[in-house]
Amino acid sequence: MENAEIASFFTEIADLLEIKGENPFRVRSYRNAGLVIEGLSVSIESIVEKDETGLEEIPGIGKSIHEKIVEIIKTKRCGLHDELLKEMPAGLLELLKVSGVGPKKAALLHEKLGVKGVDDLEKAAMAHKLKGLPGLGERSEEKILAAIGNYRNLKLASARFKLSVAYPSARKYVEYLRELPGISDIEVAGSLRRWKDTIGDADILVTCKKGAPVMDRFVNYPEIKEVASKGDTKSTVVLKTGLQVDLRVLEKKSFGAALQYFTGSKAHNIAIRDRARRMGLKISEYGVFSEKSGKFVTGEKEEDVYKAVGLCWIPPELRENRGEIEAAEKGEVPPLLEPEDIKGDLHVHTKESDGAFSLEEMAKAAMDMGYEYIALTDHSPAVGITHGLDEKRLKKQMEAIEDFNGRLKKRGIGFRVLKGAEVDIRADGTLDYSGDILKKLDCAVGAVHSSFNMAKEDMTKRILKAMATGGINILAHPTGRLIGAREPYEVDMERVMDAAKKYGVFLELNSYPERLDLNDTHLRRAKDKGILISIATDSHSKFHLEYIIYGVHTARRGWLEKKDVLNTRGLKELLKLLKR
DNA sequence: GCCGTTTTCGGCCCGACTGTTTTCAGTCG
Repeated sequence: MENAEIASFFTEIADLLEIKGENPFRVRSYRNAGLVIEGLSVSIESIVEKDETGLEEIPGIGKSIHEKIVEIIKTKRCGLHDELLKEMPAGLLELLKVSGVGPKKAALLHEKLGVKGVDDLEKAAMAHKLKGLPGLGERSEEKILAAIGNYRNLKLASARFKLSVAYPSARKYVEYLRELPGISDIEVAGSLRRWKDTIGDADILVTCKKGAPVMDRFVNYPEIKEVASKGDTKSTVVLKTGLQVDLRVLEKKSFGAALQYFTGSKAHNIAIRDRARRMGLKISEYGVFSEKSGKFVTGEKEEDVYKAVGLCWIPPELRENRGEIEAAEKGEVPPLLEPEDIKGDLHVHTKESDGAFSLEEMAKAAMDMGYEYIALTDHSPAVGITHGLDEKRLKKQMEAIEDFNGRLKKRGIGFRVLKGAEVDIRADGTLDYSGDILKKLDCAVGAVHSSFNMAKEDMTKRILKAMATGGINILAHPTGRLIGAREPYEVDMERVMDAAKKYGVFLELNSYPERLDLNDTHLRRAKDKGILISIATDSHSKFHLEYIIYGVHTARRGWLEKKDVLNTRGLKELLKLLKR
């Protein structure tokens, strides 16, 4: 059972207990357990199999949640979860996703009006049954109806935004705001600054002498669909794309504290504030304060905030409360991979298969990126829709590459195009090219493109078999997920990683924003196992080479350093590593 | 329910905005 699945039991228990009006701290324990489990780089199931007492070493998991984890893995159910659902309808959980409806209102609506879900709520609001209930009036009915509309739209659009949508969108907003005179600092915070693979909303922070003109400009941005709230220091809008954007206006002396706070994650902040409290300090978005005297200690720079609680600065990508605080305490935050460490791209397509540009055009674009090499990895024939190359056409492409490299050499250019292919891993685990031709390639990338719905054991065997042939250097997009469109296929990633190690196959971090595959927790696991990662773009256009930035930051989320990445190597060392 | 540089009991992160209030609860991040 996947960690995410186990985690969702606890998140739902937290929601249900909250609706029930239980002790908020008990609620928090369950919610926190959900967060912790979801963020773990090791499979919870594998811990339980090995030695379940290992669970109690995970912070936030005590005796009671330990027992429930074991129960969930063994029985696929949880007694407490079942009992709570007997007391109230499951639709109330969905109600909480409607903006403006929290646990208290959900309970009230259920108790007074018998509301069992979002559809019921919509009917009740349209029939004006809400006004008259304590704390609810006419405005509330309008707001709730609007929120239900937004909720349904977002559900259709799969709720969270891809990095590649939110990132440019936020950058554009920042540029628009920056045009206003008087703005000194402006930064994007939140999950965007942490480079999460999906983004819930965007947070922008500014320092400015006068807040009012910034807020006015903010709510008059042409791309806005709706202004959700507007205050002196905080406003929220929803863009036409559905992306919610928050703006905070701050004093200079608070900027670092606010940046720290609004960057999150929530779990990281709770841990940091808890630490501060134990040291007699209080941290808010306005600064670090002495708990006793209430006196301002520091807050202008983010570094100062961390320093005040005895920590070195922590890169945003690590702030998930997955051990980064302990590392910072010991001064052992790893020197993370930097964009300029990348020396080349080992997975790109040309128009020979389903790309848009030629060998020359892709090579030129890679040189412009400052790379030393690029591997052309067009599809093999099995992926019919992509116009995959048969062995004859592949040989022809190899000759063209050699010819191109020869011309570069004559001109004294050190750049090199590698002969590669993205060879399909068939359903039976065999490869879509013969061993003979694979041997002649500099870089063979293996990938699954069909029969995604195999049973976990079969899929695992399929991939292990492909790796064992010795025909491939790199396993591309190892889980096959398409963010918001397709779930990862079922595969035992522990065994895939162990096999990668055994057969000397590298794993890919596919930087295509819809993929980001492997993800952050898998990457960290691979690093722990000593497997080198190839960060590649899977470019189908020369413009896609820029997507490497998403891969680099995802790698940083997985704690990867320069030494953990295959394509930080220079050409000579790379070729040695690619020998099969 | 979890946890321990004040603690095995008694705490648990903190503040803005909204709509309904006539001083605040609920929601959100």
